[in-house]
Amino acid sequence: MTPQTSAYHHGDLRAALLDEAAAMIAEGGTASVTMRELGRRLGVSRAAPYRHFPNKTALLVAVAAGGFYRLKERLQTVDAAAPGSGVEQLRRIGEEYVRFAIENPAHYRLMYGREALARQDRPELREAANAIFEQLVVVFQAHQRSGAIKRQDPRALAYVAWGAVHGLASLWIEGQIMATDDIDRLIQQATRTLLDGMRVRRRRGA
Amino acid sequence: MTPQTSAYHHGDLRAALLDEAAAMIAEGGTASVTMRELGRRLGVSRAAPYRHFPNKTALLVAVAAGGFYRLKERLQTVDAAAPGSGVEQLRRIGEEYVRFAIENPAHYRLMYGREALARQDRPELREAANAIFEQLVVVFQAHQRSGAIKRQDPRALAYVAWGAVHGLASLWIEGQIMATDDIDRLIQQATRTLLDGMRVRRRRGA
DNA sequence: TGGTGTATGTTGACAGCGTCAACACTTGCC
DNA sequence: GGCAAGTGTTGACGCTGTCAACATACACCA
Repeated sequence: MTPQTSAYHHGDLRAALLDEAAAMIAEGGTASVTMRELGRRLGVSRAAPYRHFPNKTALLVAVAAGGFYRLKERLQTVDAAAPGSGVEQLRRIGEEYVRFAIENPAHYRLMYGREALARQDRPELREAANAIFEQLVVVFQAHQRSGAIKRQDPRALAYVAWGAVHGLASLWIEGQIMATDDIDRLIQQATRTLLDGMRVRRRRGA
Repeated sequence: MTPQTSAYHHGDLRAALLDEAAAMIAEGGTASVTMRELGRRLGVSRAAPYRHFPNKTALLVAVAAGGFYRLKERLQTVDAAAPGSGVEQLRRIGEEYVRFAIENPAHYRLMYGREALARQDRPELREAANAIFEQLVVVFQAHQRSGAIKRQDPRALAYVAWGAVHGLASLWIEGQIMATDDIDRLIQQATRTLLDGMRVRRRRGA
């Protein structure tokens, strides 16, 4: 349980692998992660990681899952820290989402890029992402009840919102958004436009 | 010039490589593309492709660029085929965009996934994507002049719109959108919501 | 027509990779 | 004290991208 260090046994290699892999991803992208290099960096042999993960893909999936966990935590914090602020809460959630992606570009790419994950369907990742989505659905439902958001299928609304922030984050990460050094303004505009399209319109003067 | 087939010379290996690579990507994802397998399939040696592309990344970049070219053509067709139809034109462009992505998931992933492209900045791809974006900006400007779309920075509007369709397409491609068998409806809802948020509101009764 | 330079294709070789099997050490437990 | 399970090591295999050296065919010019 408690990590101990002997010449032979590492102590807590599993956790060290996840940490080091995440660091390598941040430094040089997912493609730079190598089982052998991981071993080198942690002072173990090239096959040692295989005692903790059946293969490289499983390790990367675990790293990606950790990213979803952190993202979910951040969004929950925003969610909780905005009591009764109306639809502004939705905007803040969207902005925090994009901010996470921009701060951890390579990690975010790994989380959603199934290609890097050997192109197989990874149910655990789909689940992790879906948990965040379901959270969003709940928020939308609340604002529908309060009458601020249109009474369309809340899941559809949540997909549209998710898609918008995910898309903006992806474009930014891939270096596709230029001529706008102020990404924050763009994010704000996106969330504002979306909410405008989802908000219940009141008659003028009503 | 004209492709001829001898035992030794292939005739038009460069084009054949691009075609075959695209086919392999569609079949088994970008990760399944291998210089050696390309050679095998085309009946040439493993090093033959290197006479036409300096390395694997260059080949994949060329394939991705082809994707951008096809996408641009499709969007231009929609653009031209909707004379004076107002903002509906914008919706149709967005829907066509997502449709392209869904029809060519692996290709679309390659186009935007810089990770598969050895994580370097590929100016030609950024340019190809940007050309599509600029086209979109022009359309937005036109609808701003006609008074249908809010007079905000048209580039910002275009980024928001692009992000939304790109995000929805990505989520769908990565298998993240469930419980909505009818993707077409979702696309429609997304474009409608966006346009609602960007449209100039007229006073009731005015 | 013949000859030659260049474009194109081939084979051999190398290092790096993921992974497995066989073996070694160490720890925890009866 | 002994033994099983957990963890780490080394050797080996086939796969990959890529390069150098060599071979062939084509295009063009004298």
